[in-house]
Amino acid sequence: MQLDETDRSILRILQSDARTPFSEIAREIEMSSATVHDRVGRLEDEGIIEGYHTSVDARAVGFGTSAVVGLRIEQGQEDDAVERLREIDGVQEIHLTTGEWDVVLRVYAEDTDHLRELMFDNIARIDGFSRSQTMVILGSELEDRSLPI
Amino acid sequence: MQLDETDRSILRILQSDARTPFSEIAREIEMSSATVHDRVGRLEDEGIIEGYHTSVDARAVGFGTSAVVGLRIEQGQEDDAVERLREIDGVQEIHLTTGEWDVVLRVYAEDTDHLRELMFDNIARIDGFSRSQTMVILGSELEDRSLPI
DNA sequence: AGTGAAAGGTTAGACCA
DNA sequence: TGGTCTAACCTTTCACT
Repeated sequence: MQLDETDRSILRILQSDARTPFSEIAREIEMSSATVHDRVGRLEDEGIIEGYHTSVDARAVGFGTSAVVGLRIEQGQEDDAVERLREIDGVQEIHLTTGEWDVVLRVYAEDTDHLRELMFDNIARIDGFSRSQTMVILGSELEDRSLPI
Repeated sequence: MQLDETDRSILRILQSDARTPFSEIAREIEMSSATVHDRVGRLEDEGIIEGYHTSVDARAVGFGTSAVVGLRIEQGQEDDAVERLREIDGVQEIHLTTGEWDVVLRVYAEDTDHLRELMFDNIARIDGFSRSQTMVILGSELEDRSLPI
């Protein structure tokens, strides 16, 4: 599906603030709010808008530790391994990649003890697992996530 | 600051749908919408709510390629390097890490050509850069980002 | 595909327990 | 803190273009 400049403007605004009222978007892009309403509905229906999320300070809710984890999985066992990984609380992203690792995860843990538990008791025990590398995040300089639409 | 169960419930609901009307949150947690309004305002003021974002299908807006990039930066040059990285369009996350890499990036590009350009013309030319590894994301099995509050 | 208008719902702010 | 009230504002639908 082809996006026009109006769709892109709406996406740009919603990306930076998902709670922007349609009436305000309408003002900014100089269209009626009924139009904005229709377009947003269409973008949702077509799956171009995947969802509206609130980013919460991980530390404030008890997740002070985060890591990027690279995993090697034996050939043919990737699908099963991904299923196991999905079930682990704290595993927030699972990416299948080329290069040194087959799977790259983003993991949130309460503290380093909890992270160790996740790694040794949950992740390292997965069938097909052969080796891993944990890169503890000391700080995030950018965690923007908005696309340059 | 200490979060009580009401705050956590509000965060849980907003995390899964940032556009949920306060009146509906109020119904779900059995409080008045004025209370929800006050609490959300406080959570925003205290920085516990960091923002409301819309996730947009990257492919639909022309970013079909994504990668995780590990970088080695010579000691003492990390801060300058991070500043340069920030300025690069397509670099969506910058994490300082322990382990094999000093910096881990999440990068979005239009296609593999664009990714190569980002890597060779932008990232590899940064002062202090010593080596990198690019893990192209073939698919994301989970890209949840919501915390188990 | 876009609009204006109107009904109904939501929010912000002042004030009370 | 939490609640009530209210005016201003926002969303949604629909007939019309």
